[in-house]
Amino acid sequence: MDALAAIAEPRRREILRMVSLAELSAGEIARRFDVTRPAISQHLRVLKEANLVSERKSGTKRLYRARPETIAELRAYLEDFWDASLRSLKAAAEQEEQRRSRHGRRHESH
Amino acid sequence: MDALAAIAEPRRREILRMVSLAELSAGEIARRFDVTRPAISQHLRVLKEANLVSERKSGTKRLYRARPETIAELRAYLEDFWDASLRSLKAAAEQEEQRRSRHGRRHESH
DNA sequence: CACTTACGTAAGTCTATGCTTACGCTTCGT
DNA sequence: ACGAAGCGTAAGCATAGACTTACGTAAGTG
Repeated sequence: MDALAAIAEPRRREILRMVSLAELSAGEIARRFDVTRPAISQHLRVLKEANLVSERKSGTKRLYRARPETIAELRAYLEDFWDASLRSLKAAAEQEEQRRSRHGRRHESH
Repeated sequence: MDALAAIAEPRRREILRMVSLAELSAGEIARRFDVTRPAISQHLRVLKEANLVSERKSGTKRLYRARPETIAELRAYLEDFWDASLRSLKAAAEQEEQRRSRHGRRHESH
């Protein structure tokens, strides 16, 4: 999941939030940060390559918008990840609980 | 969310999966990868600092296990993120749809 | 008390990355 | 046709980060 790495960057998460609320140009986004416009352009490229945003040309501007499909995909991927992890942990905990109570053994003697 | 950056690393995601299934030592984990043990130790430190795994000493070994609480927190944080993004996108799309149909305007003329 | 096992950590290397400045390309207004 | 507006990209820089090898340390084993 390349989109995960893209979103791990705090600035890019913020940008993704912004282009979820409204279609924005690179300049408009850059004005809301204290970094230069090229830096934002590069973040937008990363997001675009991860298919997290789409680009639309309108005159001299380029408008960006979040892509719900990819966001939903990433969400589903992580949902599976959490599910598997938490389910495994729960199962392991229950097994140990059973093993401890089955024979009245003092736990943790190495 | 520091845990997000920790999980963005594929190898660390894999490690987290492993210590969800069972409590493992650093050496046991390292044997399942083709990287050296110190590399795994360093990954484990990152995961530990993000509170994603807990450490328990047992003899000369140190056993690692995933921490469900932090996993659940990260999951909730991202769930909010997805929700907010997707809700915003849906609302924006509906508004545009309405604006387009209200007056029979040809769309996209700049 | 050696010796082995199982580690973490320090130091160095190489690559990735987030940023800046400089530049070039479209597109619009006049 | 010309200048300005709005961008993306290239090049360079500094920092972070994923490795490696080398070393030091704590806990069992004879």
